[in-house]
Amino acid sequence: MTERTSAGDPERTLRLLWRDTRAPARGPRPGLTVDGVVAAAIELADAEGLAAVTMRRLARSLGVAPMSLYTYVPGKAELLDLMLDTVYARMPRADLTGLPWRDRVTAVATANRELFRRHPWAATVSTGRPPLGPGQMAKYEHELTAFAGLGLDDVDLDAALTFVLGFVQAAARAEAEFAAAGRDSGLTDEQWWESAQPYLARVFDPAAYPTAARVGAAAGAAHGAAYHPDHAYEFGLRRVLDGLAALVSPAPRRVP
Amino acid sequence: MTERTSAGDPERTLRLLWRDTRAPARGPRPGLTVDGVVAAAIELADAEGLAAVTMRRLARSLGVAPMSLYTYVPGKAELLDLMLDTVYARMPRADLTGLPWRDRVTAVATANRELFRRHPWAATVSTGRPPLGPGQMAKYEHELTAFAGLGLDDVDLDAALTFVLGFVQAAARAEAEFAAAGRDSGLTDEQWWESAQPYLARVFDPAAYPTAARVGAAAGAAHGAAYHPDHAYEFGLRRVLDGLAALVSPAPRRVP
DNA sequence: CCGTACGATGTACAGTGTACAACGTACGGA
DNA sequence: TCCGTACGTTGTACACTGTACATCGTACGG
Repeated sequence: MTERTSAGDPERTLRLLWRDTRAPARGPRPGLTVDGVVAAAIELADAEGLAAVTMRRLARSLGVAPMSLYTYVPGKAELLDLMLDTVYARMPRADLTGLPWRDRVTAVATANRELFRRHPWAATVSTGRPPLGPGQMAKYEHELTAFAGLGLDDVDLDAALTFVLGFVQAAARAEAEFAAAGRDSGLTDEQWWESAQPYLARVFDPAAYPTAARVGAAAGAAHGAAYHPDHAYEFGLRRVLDGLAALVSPAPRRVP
Repeated sequence: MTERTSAGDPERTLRLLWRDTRAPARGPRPGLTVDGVVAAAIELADAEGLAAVTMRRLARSLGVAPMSLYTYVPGKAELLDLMLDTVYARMPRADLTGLPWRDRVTAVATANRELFRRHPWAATVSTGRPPLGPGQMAKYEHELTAFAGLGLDDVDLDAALTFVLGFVQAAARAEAEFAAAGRDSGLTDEQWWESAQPYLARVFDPAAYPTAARVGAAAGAAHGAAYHPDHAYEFGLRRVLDGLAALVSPAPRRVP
């Protein structure tokens, strides 16, 4: 199943996200709650990855039959929306006022990076249409303050935030995929590389790709691996901040 | 199934990528070729998305039984590697020598953007471990030349390219997910928004999220949609180039 | 005290990747 | 020339997914 938010009926999903649900008047007492189901799903995803969150598995962890979940959640698509909006809502939002803008933007990036470290699956969910819940709204409201007072118009303000968040998510996705590749293949990066190396040495002609051979070897040696998530993130964040700096102070030289 | 490259046996996958396969001495003539299978899979993915590439569907499009595919390809994981390395190999690689570095980097970004426009599925494949085939190698070798002569050491050179490619892939992913959300839900972005709007107006309090309400409205009005892929790409690419500029010329003010 | 709203669940279905065994073909060696 | 065998092809089967549907039992409103 494709993991994507906002794939269900829009109004029904919104009602759930904003917890606009009234208790039933008649009939047996519900044995679970929406929050309980969502919390269990998040725990399961944190521990074993989003692929482990199947309706059967989740039901088992809650001690009910699989179909019981459909009493609380219309389907898996809506469950994903709820999971994502919930972890958004839980993010700490430290006050950013008074800090220089680079520190403010760095704080936003760091908070998102930590979100994705705690919940790697969150980086891999497709948010072509974001879950319009209270968590998402609070997150957006807070993160916009990092770009306040820089002279950006509202359109650029939104674009700048999208740019920063896109970078952090891409870095987190790369890291999550890198880690998942190791987990699922049962081979560490080293083992994988070692089992590919002998054959690659036979078919790969360094003379045909001289720069690739040199740079690839240097990067691999520097990081002890083909890919180093922390280095990619820190290098990238510096570039992102420098790139925004040109937007923030667009006229460095003025005729006096 | 999780879509990920390099999920199969490393040596066997490499042998396939480098087409190190000898024709069988005895037995019936093969009715298909590896290249034919891969080309059909790419066509199918281009036309109907990666989700449409199932072994049964692909076999049907080739006029064979599903299990016949396993004669040519060890499994779906290896098929994905082959698909990706093949579209990499097909990318045009215009000579970049003589251009200013911003134009060179822009050309690399544009070439990747066009790859992802032609093959949107390629942006969504997880490349935690890249397919180490001839296409990938040629691509890497060529793209590194965009950063040559800028005074970067090899480690920064690799990091800079990774940064640019990461940005383009993230933008393409966002665009592909955005488009897929529209396709699969059967609702255009406008229809989705309109069906969410009435309810959202009831629960969303603009006074509680004043900046979000203002900026969101401005961005939505400017683009005629909640998300505008082209704008995000062009805005982002400018920031990426400016961010690299600080790395390329690190000492703008020198004591004379 | 009963009708009914509603939670819980067992079964079933269409779909996935692919393991396995059976079958048929066409060539190398005798 | 002819057979053994390497190898392409395929039908069946299995474990797994999300979830539609019908059924059953519960507990409250009138």
